Amino acid sequence: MLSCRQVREMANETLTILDIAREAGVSPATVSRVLSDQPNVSPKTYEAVKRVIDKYDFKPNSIARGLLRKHSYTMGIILPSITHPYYAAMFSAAQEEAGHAGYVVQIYRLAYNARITDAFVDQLIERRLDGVLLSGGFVEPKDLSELPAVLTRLQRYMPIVTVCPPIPGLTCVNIYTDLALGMRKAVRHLAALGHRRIAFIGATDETRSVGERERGFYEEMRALDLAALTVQEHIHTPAMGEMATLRLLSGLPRGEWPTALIVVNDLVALGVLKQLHAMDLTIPDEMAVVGCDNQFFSAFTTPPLTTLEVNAEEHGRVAMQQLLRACAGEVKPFTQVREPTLILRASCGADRHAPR
Amino acid sequence: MLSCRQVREMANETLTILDIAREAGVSPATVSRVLSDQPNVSPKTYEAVKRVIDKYDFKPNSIARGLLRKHSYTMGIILPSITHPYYAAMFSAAQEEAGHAGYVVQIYRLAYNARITDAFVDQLIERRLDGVLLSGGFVEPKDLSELPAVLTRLQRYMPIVTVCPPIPGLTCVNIYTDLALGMRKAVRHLAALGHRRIAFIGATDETRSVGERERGFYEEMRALDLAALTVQEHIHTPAMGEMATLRLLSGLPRGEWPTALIVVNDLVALGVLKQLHAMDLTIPDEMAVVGCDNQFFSAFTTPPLTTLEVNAEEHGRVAMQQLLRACAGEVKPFTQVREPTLILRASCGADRHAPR
DNA sequence: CAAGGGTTTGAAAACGTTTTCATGGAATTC
DNA sequence: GAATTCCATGAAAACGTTTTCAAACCCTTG
Repeated sequence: MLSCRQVREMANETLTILDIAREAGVSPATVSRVLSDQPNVSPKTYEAVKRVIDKYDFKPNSIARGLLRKHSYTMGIILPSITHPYYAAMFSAAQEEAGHAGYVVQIYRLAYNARITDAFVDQLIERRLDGVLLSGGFVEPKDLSELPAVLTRLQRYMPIVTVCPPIPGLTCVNIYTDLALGMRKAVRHLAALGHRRIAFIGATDETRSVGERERGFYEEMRALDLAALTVQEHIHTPAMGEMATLRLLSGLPRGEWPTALIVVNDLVALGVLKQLHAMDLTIPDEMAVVGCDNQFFSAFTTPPLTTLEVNAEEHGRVAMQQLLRACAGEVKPFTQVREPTLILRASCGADRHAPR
Repeated sequence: MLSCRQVREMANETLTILDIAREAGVSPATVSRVLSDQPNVSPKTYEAVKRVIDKYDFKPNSIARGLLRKHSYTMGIILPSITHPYYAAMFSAAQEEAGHAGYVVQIYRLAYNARITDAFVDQLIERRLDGVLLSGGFVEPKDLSELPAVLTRLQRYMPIVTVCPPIPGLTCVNIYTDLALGMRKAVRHLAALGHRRIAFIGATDETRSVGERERGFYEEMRALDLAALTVQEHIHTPAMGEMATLRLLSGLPRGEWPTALIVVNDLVALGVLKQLHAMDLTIPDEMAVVGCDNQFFSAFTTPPLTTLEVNAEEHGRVAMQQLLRACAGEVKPFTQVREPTLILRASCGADRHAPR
């Protein structure tokens, strides 16, 4: 008996279903049936074929299979950065969900300031993906109008599920968390704690998901007749948060300082906290801080960060479930809005109560 | 929204190279040549074919192409968790590098406590990946002996590049950072600052990369004749770091406390810092802390964390370069060891000097 | 024993490309 | 003007599966 290795080296070319068929004394069709566990193959034949398959450790070529079945068993996901903990968490859950159904997920990275071009979706089309998840929160509003055309073209080839608010002009499944509502909750909480001057640290109108947050912030501030402050910058890293905080505070006389900061996301809040420490401000007494996203590190900052739970894993999982169903043709377009919850921690006084 | 199936039915049949050929009045061979920009096609014909391709927005099916060319233009990467910032950074760089060469990278997730089984590598083989990156630091030593057999089988189908120390019995390209050396540097630095009692917070003999760190720690502690302490637990989350720190310190009379903690990685260090704050210890005066990995958040902890730079991006990029070359058949097995550098920040007194 | 039903099986045609090989024509050389 | 080379093109054979269709077989039943 030869070892697998010797067998293969002797063969000197890849083993195919034909080789197995010949050795087992059956037709390739029968081997195919055995490989995909189809019915209508007699136990005796099954055994014989199985034995040969095992002997050579034969694995069918899924590329050839895909060509015929018209499925690549591959999903795509479009996101700006896998090193961002939010997207990493979402992707991870989506991938796990897809894995159960025998699919793999490929990441198609689109830089924060890049547009979804025809050339970009061409990649997905050429790879003949079965479906695509679009985590489109990072799209810039100015690029929004050109999106429907590009994505409708993509949709001719594969179903799309977005993990962001609906894109006007594109009908598909949308799963997202209402961050404007989240921001309103944050404002209400701070107001209930007695804060009257609150600043929003995060770029203005930069990306859709940031725009949402900002809109919610202003709406609630206006509704409660509070004094809203903000910094008009492009902010999406801890270092930028550090600088923005410095700029905001040093630009105002101490008497006009806000007493609370709402930060666009927890990543940026890292830098904000650092700057506040550097300025020797006690948190939350001299300055309360609320973040957004509830990252893995948010419970471990000093002090622990009050933040909005957006449940990235849940997003990824649910969205992938819908995408899988869409690939099976069992889904009508719909939009699911999820509600973020405020996680109370010490950075704005965890012991006090949240507003109803 | 339409399912894959419905889309196809609408189109009534997918456009193929034959349709293009017919309309352009040439043979499929010529269309193929135009599509892959091969020489030997006259400008006139090229133009005519190109026009038809653009008219229908035709994209060749890369699955069919892959079948013939025997390349999937897909790499795999085996890692335990993409939400871990180290792996996310490594993957991201690897993917970018692969993208330049027209490859995509698929993540194959292997849980921390799982073994690389035959069934696991079967996935990679069936998908006919072109190559695989194994970030094998998370392998448990007790599973090390069974690895060569499984991976050698995999190697019959595709080249492997590891991003961990060589696996005994497996010859391939290995790229890794000498973390034992890094730990020795950390110990030397602390010793130079006057510390005599130092604890290592991280599991004992849990995974290979942790084992490496621990080994370096003990070696240098012994060499300098210092008092080494440790906790014997499975530690790989911030919350575990928090508990371990509490257990370590509350188990000792104050006079026997270490004056410095070396933590297995920055993620765990988050929890350690939190616990030290909770116990009202000033850092670094009452307790110095050194982490490992230099994550994006490490400069933003309170105080900023002294840590070892292991350059995950660099790892990912270089390893992928090697893998690409291996796929082109231009590589001999070799091992590249990289040296980590100590990043000095306030958590152990950034203003003081590192030992040479 | 013939008819009828069900189950197994194999031949052959896909799937959508790429690539090899041969051919005819144009361009170059002597 | 003939001989030679080179280039552009198409026919056809791959690539490794799955799937359809029909034939063959084995049991029942009348």
